[in-house]
Amino acid sequence: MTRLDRSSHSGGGHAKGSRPLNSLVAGHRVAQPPSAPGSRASVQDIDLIDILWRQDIDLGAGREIFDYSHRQKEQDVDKELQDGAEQEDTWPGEGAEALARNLLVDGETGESFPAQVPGGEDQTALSLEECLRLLEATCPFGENAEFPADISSITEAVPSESEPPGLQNNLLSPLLTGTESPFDLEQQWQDLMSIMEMQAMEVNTSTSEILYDAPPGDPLSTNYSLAPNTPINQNVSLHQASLGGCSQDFSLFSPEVESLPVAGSSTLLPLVPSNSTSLNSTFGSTNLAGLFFPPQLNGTANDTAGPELPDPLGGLLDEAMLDEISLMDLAIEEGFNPVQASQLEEEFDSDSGLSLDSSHSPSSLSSSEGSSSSSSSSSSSSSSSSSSTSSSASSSFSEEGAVGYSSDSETLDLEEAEGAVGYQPEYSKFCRMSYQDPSQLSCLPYLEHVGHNHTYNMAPSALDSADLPPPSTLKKGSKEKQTDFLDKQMSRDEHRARAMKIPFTNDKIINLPVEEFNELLSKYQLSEAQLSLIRDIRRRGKNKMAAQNCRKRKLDTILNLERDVEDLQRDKARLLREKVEFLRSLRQMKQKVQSLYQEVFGRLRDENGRPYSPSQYALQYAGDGSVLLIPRTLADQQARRQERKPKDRRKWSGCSSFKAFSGRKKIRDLK
DNA sequence: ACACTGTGTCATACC
DNA sequence: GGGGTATGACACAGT
Repeated sequence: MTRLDRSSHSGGGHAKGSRPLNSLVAGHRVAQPPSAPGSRASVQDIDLIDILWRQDIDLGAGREIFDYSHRQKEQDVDKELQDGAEQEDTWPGEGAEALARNLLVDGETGESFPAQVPGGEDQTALSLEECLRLLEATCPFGENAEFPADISSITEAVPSESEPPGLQNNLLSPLLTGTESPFDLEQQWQDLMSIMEMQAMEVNTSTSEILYDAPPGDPLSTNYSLAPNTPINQNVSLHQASLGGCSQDFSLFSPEVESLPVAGSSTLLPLVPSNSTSLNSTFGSTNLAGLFFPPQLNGTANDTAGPELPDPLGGLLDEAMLDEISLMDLAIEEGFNPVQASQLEEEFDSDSGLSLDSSHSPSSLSSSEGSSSSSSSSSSSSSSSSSSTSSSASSSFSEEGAVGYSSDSETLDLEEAEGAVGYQPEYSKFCRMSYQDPSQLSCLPYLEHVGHNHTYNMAPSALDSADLPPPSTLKKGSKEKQTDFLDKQMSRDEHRARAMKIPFTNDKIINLPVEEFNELLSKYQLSEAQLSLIRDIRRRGKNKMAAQNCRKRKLDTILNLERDVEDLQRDKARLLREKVEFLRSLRQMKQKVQSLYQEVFGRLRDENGRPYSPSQYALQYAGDGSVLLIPRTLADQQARRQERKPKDRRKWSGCSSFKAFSGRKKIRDLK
């Protein structure tokens, strides 16, 4: 395990076999016998494994002839000394590193979606429920309704300028209860309106129809389908109400109401039958105000128009949901309608810049990966700029042998003499492209003894004759093979060091502190060439470790970024789910309001006890809690004016000083 | 044959 | 200024 321990501190980049092979290629020395004296019990096993692994190693031309063209001096030395290379070499293995990354390329749609999750819908819905309840208690509304002297009216009539006023639709005015603060309800309505407006601005009608009209069980589609010829006074169904264009028409508190020229009573209650067909068409095509218009009130309503009307709520749900919902997330995590999910998925397949496959794959985000990368990312990244090797070692990758030889080197002197080879082709296979936790590595028993040794290991000085097994104990052939393998595994610097008869190991050269290193140098009579080589070995060795650490940091950063992407995707999916819920609540609320409107309107009777024509009258919600019955023409005018100033709604929404609007009838006794 | 990946190395900047 | 570290770039070997 010592080897493994050391591997945890030495360069982790040796999981792959290329480097050992490089060393093999570079080296021309005779390898050390596998079991040198003093070596640990595992050494022989290691060597045997390595030998087996190297059976098919290509022993091509050395690469140093290319790499060191600029270092003529060293080349000369190499050439000079390689021929007379000694056979005693050891390769203290560097630590094995189990680093591989399993890049999680998670798909992330780049599309942006409007954050239109309204916050007050629940409250609004509740208020409306209560409103409905109260309204039921107050109905029917008698004839001879009075006009309030002070009215904060909310006109929802939808202007359809190309059509006769009488054919235009009315908006339902939410009804206030006297027990409830009108202002609160106004605010709720404003919230609702703002939501609808935002949605309407983005609405793609066709899209909305596709999404929400299609499902037969969809409350929207069903609830808005018209039940023709429904008696007015009977239980009102909300069929065929349309919310299309609600952003424009669904204005409840029209400031213009106050300023509207008050028509005479004649304009208020013209009980002129209207063309139901026109009404329906207008209502369906143009009116948001038509949202709450009860077509049933018109006995001649064209039932064919109903199903074709755009879903008034579709605009609230279509693009926002379609564009932004992570369909698979919804389907998987929330039991989202698979049909919808599949439909939506088609739309979003193309905009994914990243693949989500790996992110959802259990294997892609292994526990080791997640744990190591997550815990280490901050430390490694934060300390990367200023940290030394030790700081890097403290990072998550220290477990993976990311950080050099460092402290262990001195305790591993014996290892260096082992001549153990660290090439781990199998390990490399296992760990390639995935961060392998050291614990996982330990699960491979045979790998415990396989350390990495590619470069800066044993120096000739460590290759005492005592370290070598008695020649007699080894067959000549096997010995040659082993030594040959081991020799070829030596790094170029090791070969050079041995050729130059450097009296200490490369490991010491590289890892000793400066003071000790200088002291070590002072102990020996070294030539300039030797000193130069030693310093180059030290420089390269340190840089090698630095490169390994640098690469590990890079991987760590990538993993962290990937994890961040996943987190953001989860957040996005969650927000979208919440949005869907909000929209669902909004839809329910609208249905309630529509029902409320129809019920109220349907119970209204004129002086003769006849119901009012929805084509001629509309209900209007006053700020003081009263509900007004106003001529549709007036409502249309208000709607038109409002349409011109859609942005002023909020300003006047709080205005309640509508007084003496003669064009209205106040629905009395609403409370 | 080619692309990709891992690794070592060098050059350079920075501390 | 020397030593060490970090990192981009390059070359090479292996897959």
